[in-house]
Amino acid sequence: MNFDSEFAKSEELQDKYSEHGDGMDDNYDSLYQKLKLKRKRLQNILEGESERSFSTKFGSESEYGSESVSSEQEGKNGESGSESTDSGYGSVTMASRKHIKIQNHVDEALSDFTEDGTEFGQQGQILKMIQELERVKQVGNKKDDKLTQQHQMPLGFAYFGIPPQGFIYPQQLVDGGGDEGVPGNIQFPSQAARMNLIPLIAGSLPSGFMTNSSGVMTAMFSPPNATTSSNTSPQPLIFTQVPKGCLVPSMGNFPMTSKLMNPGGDCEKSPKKNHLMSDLLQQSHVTTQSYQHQTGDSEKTKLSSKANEQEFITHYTKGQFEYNGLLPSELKEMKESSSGNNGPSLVNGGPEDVKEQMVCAICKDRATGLHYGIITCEGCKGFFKRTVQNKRIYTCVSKGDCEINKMQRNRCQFCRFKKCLEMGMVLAAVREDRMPGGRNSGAVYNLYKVKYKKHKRKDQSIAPRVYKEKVTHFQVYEDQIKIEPVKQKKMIPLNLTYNPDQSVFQIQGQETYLPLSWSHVKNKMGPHSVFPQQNNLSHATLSYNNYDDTAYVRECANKAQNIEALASLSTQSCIQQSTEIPREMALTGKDKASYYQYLNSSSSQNDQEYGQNRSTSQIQPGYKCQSYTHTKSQNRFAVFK
Amino acid sequence: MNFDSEFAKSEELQDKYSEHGDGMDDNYDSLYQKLKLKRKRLQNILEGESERSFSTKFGSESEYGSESVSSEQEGKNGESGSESTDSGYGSVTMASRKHIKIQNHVDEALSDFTEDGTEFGQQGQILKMIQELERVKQVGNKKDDKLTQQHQMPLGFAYFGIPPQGFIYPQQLVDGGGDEGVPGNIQFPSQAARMNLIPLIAGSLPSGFMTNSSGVMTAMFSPPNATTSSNTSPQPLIFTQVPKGCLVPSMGNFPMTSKLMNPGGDCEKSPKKNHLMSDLLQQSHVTTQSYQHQTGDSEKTKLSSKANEQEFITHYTKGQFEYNGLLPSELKEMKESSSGNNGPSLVNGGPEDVKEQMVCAICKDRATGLHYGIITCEGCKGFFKRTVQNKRIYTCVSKGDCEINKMQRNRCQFCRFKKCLEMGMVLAAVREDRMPGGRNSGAVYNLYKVKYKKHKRKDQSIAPRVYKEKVTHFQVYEDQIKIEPVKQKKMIPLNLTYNPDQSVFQIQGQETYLPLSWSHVKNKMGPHSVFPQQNNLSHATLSYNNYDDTAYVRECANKAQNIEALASLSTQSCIQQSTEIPREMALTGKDKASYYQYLNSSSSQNDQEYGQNRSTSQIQPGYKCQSYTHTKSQNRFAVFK
DNA sequence: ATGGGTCAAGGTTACC
DNA sequence: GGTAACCTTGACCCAT
Ligand SMILES: [Zn+2]
Ligand SMILES: [Zn+2]
Ligand SMILES: [Zn+2]
Ligand SMILES: [Zn+2]
Repeated sequence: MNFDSEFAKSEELQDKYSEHGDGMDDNYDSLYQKLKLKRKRLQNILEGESERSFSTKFGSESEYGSESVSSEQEGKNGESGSESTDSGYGSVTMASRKHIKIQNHVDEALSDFTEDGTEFGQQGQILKMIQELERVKQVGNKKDDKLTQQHQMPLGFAYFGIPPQGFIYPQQLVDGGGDEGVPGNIQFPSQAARMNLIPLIAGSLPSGFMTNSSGVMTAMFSPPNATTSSNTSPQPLIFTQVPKGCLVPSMGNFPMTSKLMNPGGDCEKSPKKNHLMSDLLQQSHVTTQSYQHQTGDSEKTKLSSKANEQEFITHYTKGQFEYNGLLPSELKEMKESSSGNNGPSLVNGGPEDVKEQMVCAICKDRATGLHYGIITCEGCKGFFKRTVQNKRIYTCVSKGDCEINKMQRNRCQFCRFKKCLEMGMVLAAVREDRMPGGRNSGAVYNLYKVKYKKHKRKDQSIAPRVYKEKVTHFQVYEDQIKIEPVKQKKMIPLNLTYNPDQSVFQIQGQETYLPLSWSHVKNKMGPHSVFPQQNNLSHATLSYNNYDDTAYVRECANKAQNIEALASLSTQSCIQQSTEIPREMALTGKDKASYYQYLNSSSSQNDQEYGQNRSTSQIQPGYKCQSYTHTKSQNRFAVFK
Repeated sequence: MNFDSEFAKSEELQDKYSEHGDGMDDNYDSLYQKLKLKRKRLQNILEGESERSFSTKFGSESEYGSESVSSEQEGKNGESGSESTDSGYGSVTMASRKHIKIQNHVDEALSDFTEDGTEFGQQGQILKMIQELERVKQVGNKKDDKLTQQHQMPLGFAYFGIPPQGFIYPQQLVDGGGDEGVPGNIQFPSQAARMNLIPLIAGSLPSGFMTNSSGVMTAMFSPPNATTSSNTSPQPLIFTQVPKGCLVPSMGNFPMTSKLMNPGGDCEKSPKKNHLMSDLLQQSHVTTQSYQHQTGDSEKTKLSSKANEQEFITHYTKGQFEYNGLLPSELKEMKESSSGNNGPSLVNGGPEDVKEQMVCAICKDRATGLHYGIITCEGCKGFFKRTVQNKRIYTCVSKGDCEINKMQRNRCQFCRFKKCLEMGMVLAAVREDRMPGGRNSGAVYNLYKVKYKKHKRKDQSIAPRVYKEKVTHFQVYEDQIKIEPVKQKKMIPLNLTYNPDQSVFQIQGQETYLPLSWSHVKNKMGPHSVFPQQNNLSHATLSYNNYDDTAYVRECANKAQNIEALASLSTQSCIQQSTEIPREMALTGKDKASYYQYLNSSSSQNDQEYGQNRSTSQIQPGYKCQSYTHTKSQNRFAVFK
């Protein structure tokens, strides 16, 4: 069905203006028409067409790369004139932004049009200047006005293959450049940058990245069957040739129309709508104002002391991470301030419905539960799902720090998704097979900040509130003995902080240390992890997000799971007895066998990966070794201080 | 996104309209807009609106009937033009089907618009025509084009109150019609059909059934507080007025769009996807092909002779029913063909894990055990539970024979549930009291096809393959002595064919007949049973689906279960000894007591229901009577030829 | 061992 | 075409 429109557009391409056009004359209208056509074509290329054909191909499972690659799909770039957009950028409305973008396209098209350097009238001069400017950029003197440009450049990010938990900023990509000569604004990262920053699936190394005038950064890939022998310059094959793992840019709708109204859903509750509108008017002119709001006083000064709310929080957080959302009482205050009595209130007195309220960690809307790792609303849940499912790419027209709340969440997809990841939403939780229902795998579930726990907690004083302050949690799987079949896996949560004084990792609140080096842990952290520099902090907060690294997790569990703090944290602890083993110990029986097995497996399996930690198997001076009952037939060891 | 194409198609309206164009003239745009609005409204009525509003009410448990019934929610129907869709229905793609559907809607709108030629402004004309058409439909003329409609109409079924094990096809409902004039495709069953085919709970007789143009069949009920005195014509109260005892239509998610494509993002397991995709392409043009597949050669030709697999099957089937699921070897073949090596396979070789594999009898997913009578996966278990618990109604947009496998099981709820019932899931196993626990009541457990039995079976040659070929099975349950609590019940499968020469039912392959009349058996068959006409066949194949008629089942068991063929069919036959009893026999001991007890119970319980068979208790001439050990303390008798 | 319950995955679709 | 409110689904849990 969509092919119709596509074919209709292709007819416009037919009468595309001939570049050798001799009779290009003073006919102004035809020039205008052709410019329009060209702009439309560019827009199609940049935004719409490719994804459509891509999805079509994917559905019918034709292999990509065999089709004819239209050679006209080259990357284009604008961002030439900077003064017009620089002033008062923070307060422009969406409508004017759209205008700007279109203007960019027009400029771009104009530059294309005059590429061969013929002049005709004033317009030709302007165009020629633009052309010259671009040529200068291509040759590569990067002293222009980098500063302002860096100010203006929208951010973009991409991931490929197995998605990392993080972003790649254009700066990162540009910084590494240089080893591959790329003209102008087709920005190549260095090989090292590519390998480090972007986890790539095998065989799909991008040949380059491109940022168009809208700030949409896309990756270019050579077709799989391309020999790459004839042309040394990489064939920029955008979108229509993008392999499966790549992101797809957003098509339409953003940020074209400024939608102040919340779309979607069916809201029958008119008073709620009123509330939204009033809220909207407060924050109408966006960005800088909201930034100020962000840096203001914390809104948790009146953290309620009700046991009710504490229970509400610990129900989801279990005291293992910091919950930034609104508290029920705060939400109630907001509601009371907005609208008093509303519609059909059939509720029979509600003091207990307060504890049912949750707020989204992203936008502070009413949350509906735990989604992809954190407590979010339906909107942010769906947004995250669509983004990952469709491998969408977003850009921010501002500085990448737009405030995300309920009213503004639809203004910047980039910042919304950024906040999603920053707050801890797990990409791997979006299933690739789209099978509904059920539960995610343990590897994914292990990444969740919040876990649903049945209401059966004996109230144990876990992790006093102090520990919540700055420590994100670190989830560890219990090691699992190969006894077939494995009936059940247990999980042990583990809070870690880095102690810079002793350069070891410390179980929070314990005197026990994990003998892991900083660099080791840092290497094992997912790219999304907030991993500060080693020397300029007192306590590092770690979050482990690389879901696929089960070996490392297992190793950590081996080292840490006999610590008593963990025993109190796990519901069904596997620790049944522990025996302190002196450093010059005499192992006997199964302890000895297990010890050697442990050393053996540690060296054989993890050597190349965790080679630098191999020394930990040797029980460093100052550390103690303890054995504990792992299964009926095997003991395990842990090293601590 | 589909609305776009629909709106694009609305341009066809302009062309069509111009054909009729009498005086409807130059004001083209407003007319066009009105047509669009009307089409949209019709679509809302037909598909979405009523369901959604109903669901809200149902969820909040407001009493029905008191609300205002919006008078516009009348049944609509398209399906006027039959030629375009009739040819090659089995091979049209979904896309074209959708086109057909849309075309129907368009035609509908057009026909509404142009049916009467009066002129008084376009809008007034449209509205008046709608009113008129609805009035006509209510009054009732039913002569349209029934035949083609029957071809196109999707199937639907409904049950009410205590659900039967069977389906009601629209044909059955239409065939019996006549006593109530119903216009168009608002199909009323006859009173007889309703009473015979549909077990209804008291006080909730539906006033009729309605099928809209999408093939969604719904039941109409009068409100409980309606006196039915004023209007003799039934008040069609659709959905929003359906009492609780009725089935509830599927709300949302199904089956508006036919999803032929596997809606999958990208799978890492490309070979598996390949398999699925090829599988999909095979069955892409669904219905008739899959039906062919069903009736084609059995896929058990390579029934492995390994004792392993035989053991696997008999472990659950105990030879008492035919297991249609995949065999372990077949499953392994599928797996091998799909994906060889994936991720961290820590498994130490598994020849013994084969016996742990079970496949769902419904969708061939990995089964988790015995659920509601058969071996199913968790999904089918939950689906069945939800369906019965919520009394859901489903419809099939195809012909009611959609293939159900793991990837396609969520495409057609109707066919999934149909397969659930056909494979033998027991509705009554879903408890009304919602009491969890593994053991159902004896009456329910008695219906199970499979029972879990500890691993002690002697290997016995069961069920010669001949019997499986063309005879659908007829499940008969052993009579059950009232000893509390009932620990275990045995089942005896019974293959029956009707012998028209002698007008009796015959045990397949035996000379033994059951002295049951055709009409009697037919009356006792579930409405889904394929019950051919008495006179035009040589051998009828019967399937018994009306689970609630335990009395009849018990009687049949009494009559048939000592027959040797049955003894060979059942693995744990209840027949341990049999003694031929002459017609003028002298009963002694417990035989005598049991005989009288049998006669007594037979006359007292079943007289009014099975009066015509009471004579069988008297041992007709030409038949023999045999006693057999039923329990330790009771014998039973059976009559055969 | 097999019921029922849970709740985060999924999809659908009116609305903008 | 994106959004989000609403619904279905199913892996995992508990209960009996
Ligand atoms: Zn949110
Ligand atoms: Zn932003
Ligand atoms: Zn299944
Ligand atoms: Zn179907």
